[in-house]
Amino acid sequence: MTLSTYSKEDKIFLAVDCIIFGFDKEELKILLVKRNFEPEKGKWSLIGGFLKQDENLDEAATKVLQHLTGLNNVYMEQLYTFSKVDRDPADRTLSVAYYALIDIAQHDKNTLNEESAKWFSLKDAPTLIFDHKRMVERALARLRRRALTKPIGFELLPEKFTMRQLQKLYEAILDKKLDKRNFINKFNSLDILIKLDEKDMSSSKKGAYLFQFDEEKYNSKVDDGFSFKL
Amino acid sequence: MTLSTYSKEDKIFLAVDCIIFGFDKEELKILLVKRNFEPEKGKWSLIGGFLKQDENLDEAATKVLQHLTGLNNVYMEQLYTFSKVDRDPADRTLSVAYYALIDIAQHDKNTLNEESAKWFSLKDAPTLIFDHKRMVERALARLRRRALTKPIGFELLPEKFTMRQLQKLYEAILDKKLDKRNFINKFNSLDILIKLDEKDMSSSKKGAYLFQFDEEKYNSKVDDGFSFKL
DNA sequence: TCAAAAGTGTTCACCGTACACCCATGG
DNA sequence: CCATGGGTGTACGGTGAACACTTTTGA
Repeated sequence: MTLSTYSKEDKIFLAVDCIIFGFDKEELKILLVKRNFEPEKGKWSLIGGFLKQDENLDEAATKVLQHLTGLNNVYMEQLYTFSKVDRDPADRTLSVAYYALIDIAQHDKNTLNEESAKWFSLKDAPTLIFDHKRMVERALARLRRRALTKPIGFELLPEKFTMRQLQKLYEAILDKKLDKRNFINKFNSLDILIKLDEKDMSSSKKGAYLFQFDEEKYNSKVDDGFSFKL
Repeated sequence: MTLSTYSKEDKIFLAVDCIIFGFDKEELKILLVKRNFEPEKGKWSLIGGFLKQDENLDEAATKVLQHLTGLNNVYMEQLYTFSKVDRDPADRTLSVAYYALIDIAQHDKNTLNEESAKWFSLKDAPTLIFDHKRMVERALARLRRRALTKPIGFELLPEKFTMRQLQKLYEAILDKKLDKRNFINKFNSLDILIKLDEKDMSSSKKGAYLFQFDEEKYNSKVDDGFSFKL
């Protein structure tokens, strides 16, 4: 126990939990693990870890995610800190929730650390431990809002994608049907996509043009006062 | 030291810091205190406190605010958790920032606990300790966003207010001039204000009608799918 | 009578939304 | 040759933004 300026104050356990979103052709999914320690061992849970003295929250969250998925450079954002006194029955623990967006295909390559992890579609996810359900709900709400004002959807797609995939993604995030022409017109007017000469032939006989997010162009437009609005 | 399931994990100090906004006729202000303990004793700071084992964050924040201002039932929202390892030079401490909106006039009545607290306009606030400046910036950004989508502005005004006051408030929050007629038309079309038969005579010879936020009406409209958009 | 703030409508440009048909190709 | 998904443009209504004059009354 350190002798500190604040020595009469309480110290508390701090966990970091990650809501990991992926997109699988039609559906938004989250990655869950079977918890392998007490309490609630064997139940489905978000992945998490404890914060160490010598790391900040972003680092801890990155570590948790890297450990499970093997992925680096993942889009990640702090969400909210959950602090109900009895949220963890084992001991007083606060949890800072983060959400992350990953390309499910990238992850499937690294099946390595998949241990007891599994993708669930949002609709039929199992009951989660503690307050993890509320975390997921909040993450989803944040994702919806962000998706309308920042071009973060691309984080969930492969580098090259068709307009149809992009539309399906937004439909999944916003949980509503969108009009094909309006969607494409809108995105074209934003002028942040590169249309490639390649086609994806996997989903139709005619083939669909592939696109890429033009991050440089986006950034320079932002510098000029542009702001993404879907 | 408790013997716990998590006994090999680290425990950490957790602070709560409050960004308290008020509105004074023309300007947005924040309430700051001269810190009366080390480190950084005598410097200007947000008000804060440490989280106890047996309370959650909302309770801790409410307590901090109640202690300084004597006010209860204040609009308050968790903002973000700051965790840079060396943010507090005295000891490793995370801080969960909250922001609060109060009616400055209400507070001025309770000059009681004003000890070393003082209102500063946002423009000429002094240098703050630690990462408190970043907290204020983030709070302001959040307030701006919220003010456009939730009727929280009223928290900063007396119960009865004139349209002009309301407009000045939004101008202060958004930091831009608004058109008088458009502003009033917009608010009227939302249909959530009660026009009183009273006039405020303090700012003109003609007098200006007073209004009140109709919270019940707002809530029932929300239940019917209405959403506030400025 | 005049200065100072209150109150009040209309017009126009742009954006969001609805909507239907032809194209290319593999089987 | 046909079934399947891909690709494309227009018309309308509604909302946001610009804009100026009259009213009231205390000094």
